[in-house]
Amino acid sequence: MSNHSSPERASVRRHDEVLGYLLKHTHFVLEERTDAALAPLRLTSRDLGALRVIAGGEARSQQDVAAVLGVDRTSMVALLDALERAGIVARRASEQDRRRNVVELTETGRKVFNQAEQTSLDVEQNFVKTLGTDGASELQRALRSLLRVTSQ
Amino acid sequence: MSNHSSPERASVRRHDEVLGYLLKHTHFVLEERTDAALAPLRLTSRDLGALRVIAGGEARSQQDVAAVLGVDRTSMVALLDALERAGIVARRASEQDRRRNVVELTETGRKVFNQAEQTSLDVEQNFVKTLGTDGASELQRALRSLLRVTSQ
DNA sequence: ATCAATCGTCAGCAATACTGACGATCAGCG
DNA sequence: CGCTGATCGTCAGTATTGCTGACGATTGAT
Repeated sequence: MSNHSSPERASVRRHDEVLGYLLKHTHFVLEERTDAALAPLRLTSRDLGALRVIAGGEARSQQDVAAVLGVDRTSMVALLDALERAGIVARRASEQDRRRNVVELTETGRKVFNQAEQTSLDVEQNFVKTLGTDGASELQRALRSLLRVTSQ
Repeated sequence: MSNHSSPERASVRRHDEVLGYLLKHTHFVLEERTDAALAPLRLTSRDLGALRVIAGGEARSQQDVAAVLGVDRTSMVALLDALERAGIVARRASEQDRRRNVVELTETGRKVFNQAEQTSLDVEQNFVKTLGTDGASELQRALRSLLRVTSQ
């Protein structure tokens, strides 16, 4: 009995057995800690994410940055406004395509970014230290693998 | 040279080497898929999260449910309003403490929940299938471990 | 009996995603 | 060269959600 249709297959999962719950709350705790550590620099983890992409080498348009981070391009405007006001990034029109803004770190921005990135790295390493070095890189490998499969 | 202070220790991480990025985007993709699969039932993954806690056995107050999910108690009001309007949950005043609402699944709600939970489980298992059974449970184990440490 | 605390609710505010528009610019095509 | 459609950054408007602060009802401790 009790195998007449799919609903009966499901057992009741505790909320901490659900991958979505685990991902969301783990991210939440890590972001909370990162934001706290970044507060003295007047940056959020959201800001740092943008700076990381901008610092990543080749010149990026606003839309590139937004797309990588999964932020809407209309939200990116205000985010960059604040960073520009703080003297951390600069916009200039692309020479290849003058519709685009190329976003770059200023000299000050580079320094702030280096500090922020080191802070973020410290928080992250402290966060995962109970997993051991192997466990931590194993976790990263697994997550990267999931993202790669889903976006190919 | 270049070891005069901490900023220089940081190397530039690609965004997909940052744990916060990986957690956030992995969660995002999984939630997107779950919401899509749940749409025919007129439920979101947010709703299902609440139902999971409510279905989890002992009678729960609204605040209990909200706290477990990390949802604000003021947002839980509207969430439960919708589920109650749909005939999926019922509120009744607790007999031990009449300030509290005990939230329970209705008979209909139990059926909808079973279907939704099975759907969610299917989506999740499909999502992690590239990791293999070991990899998937290893991932869950690691995330649970991080959450346990941070909340003890 | 009184008083502080808790619960569910509501109103108001801030942050963010999303839509749809706009001007400027580009690429493709004749 | 001049059109036409698409793209980029921007802005206005709307919806969702978290947070604060309040409130009435209720509880528990004194």
